Amino acid sequence: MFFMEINEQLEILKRGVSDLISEQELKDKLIKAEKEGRPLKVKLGLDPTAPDIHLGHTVVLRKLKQFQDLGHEVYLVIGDFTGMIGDPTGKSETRKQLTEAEVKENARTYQEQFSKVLDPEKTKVVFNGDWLGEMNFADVLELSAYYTVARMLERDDFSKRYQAEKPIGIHEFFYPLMQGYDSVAIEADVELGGTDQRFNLLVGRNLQKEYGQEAQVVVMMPLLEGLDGVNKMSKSLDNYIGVYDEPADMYGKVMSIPDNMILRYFELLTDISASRLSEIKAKLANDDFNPMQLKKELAAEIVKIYHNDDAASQAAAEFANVFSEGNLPEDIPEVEIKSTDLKAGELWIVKLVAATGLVDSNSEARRMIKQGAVTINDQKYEKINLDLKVEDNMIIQIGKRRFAKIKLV
RNA sequence: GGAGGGGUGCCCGAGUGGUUAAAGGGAGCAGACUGUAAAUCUGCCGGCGAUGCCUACAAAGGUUCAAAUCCUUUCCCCUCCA
Repeated sequence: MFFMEINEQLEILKRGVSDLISEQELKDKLIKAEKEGRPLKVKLGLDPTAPDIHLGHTVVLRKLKQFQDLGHEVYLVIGDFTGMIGDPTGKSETRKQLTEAEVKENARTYQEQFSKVLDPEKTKVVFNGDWLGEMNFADVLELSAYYTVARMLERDDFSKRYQAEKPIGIHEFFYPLMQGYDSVAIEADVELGGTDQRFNLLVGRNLQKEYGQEAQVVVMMPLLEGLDGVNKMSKSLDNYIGVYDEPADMYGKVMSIPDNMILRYFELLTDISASRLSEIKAKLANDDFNPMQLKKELAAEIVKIYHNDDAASQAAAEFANVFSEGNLPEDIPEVEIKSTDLKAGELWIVKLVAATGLVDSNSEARRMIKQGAVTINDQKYEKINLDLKVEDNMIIQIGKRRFAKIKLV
């Protein structure tokens, strides 16, 4: 079942990892697994609040894939039950609770999406409502008695909120306990998570010991910064690359990351070899080298993973065409304008720009025009006192990357 | 249950009767420079065919010529006491 040397496995599994608790324990477990011919149970808890996975999530998923490729058993624990509380991790305030229907729907899309990275055939998906929902009050009391308020407050975000006089719901204390109990329920050997999950992951270790099990090994992956290069990638900050993003979009987004993120993205998001990685590192350290080259390579690599080779080269060509040469993109979204809205075939320029939906309001359209951001059919307009003859296939561009094509109906 | 403090625009945060669509910062957007990078400079940053009008400072009422600012009630948060 296992073809690789323990040390080789360990090397692979350690790559890109931010924290491993502990390496020795992982090694012991790998040895034991081999001896007993039993794969390790590797757990990842998923909070079904974000229905769209992005590259930030794939950092952990890819690590899971490595375990999977080495023959171990991956368990995705969908937090349908915990989702009704919402993980308070990193939040400065209480999250809204999701309804059961929302949680189920989100969980379903999750399963669909993780198969972009994991092998769905080899992945076990379980719902923590299956065991958490069965617990009675006495069980809950037993569970909660293993922890103290003081230990809960050790957690960074809880103590910050406490000090900042922000509310902490009692039920939020249960989140780490529940996630930890998930490890007890499935008898996890290893749990993966982002570094922000440290507390929750360690609770799992403690609880397993309390319930008479061997403590799980904890593997923490770094949190990937988003397109701004500063904040972690997230949908709410709109600094993410979604696994379902169109090739051109995906490529473009990668090109917009700050240079100092290039190496990190290569390391955490692609399969390139360790030797190529050190070459890249060397090039980036050289001041005379233009990092844009590497960024293009990175962008193409990523598009290849989530689409294919053709899509990657097309996206590269499109990018060069639009941004390096300033031409119009191949596909410009069409916007319908009713001819009945026109006066003598004309429309006030502000309304025309607003009608594209590329801006939120007439006022914003007005601002954009005044700021010289608006180009219509290759001509720049900066005055708002103007009615324009509206024609089919008119091209309206706002800024560098917003385009619309008019379709008269 | 009692006493006190607090809720301002996407976020942080000033403002305690008029000159406030609300200082300052951050984020964001646009322009210049570029490599859709960084840094920097400039402008914008509630809505409306717009030198004005409307909506906004937790919610609803009220006082006033005039309220984010004063009063009442409600909701929410925090602290201390029980």
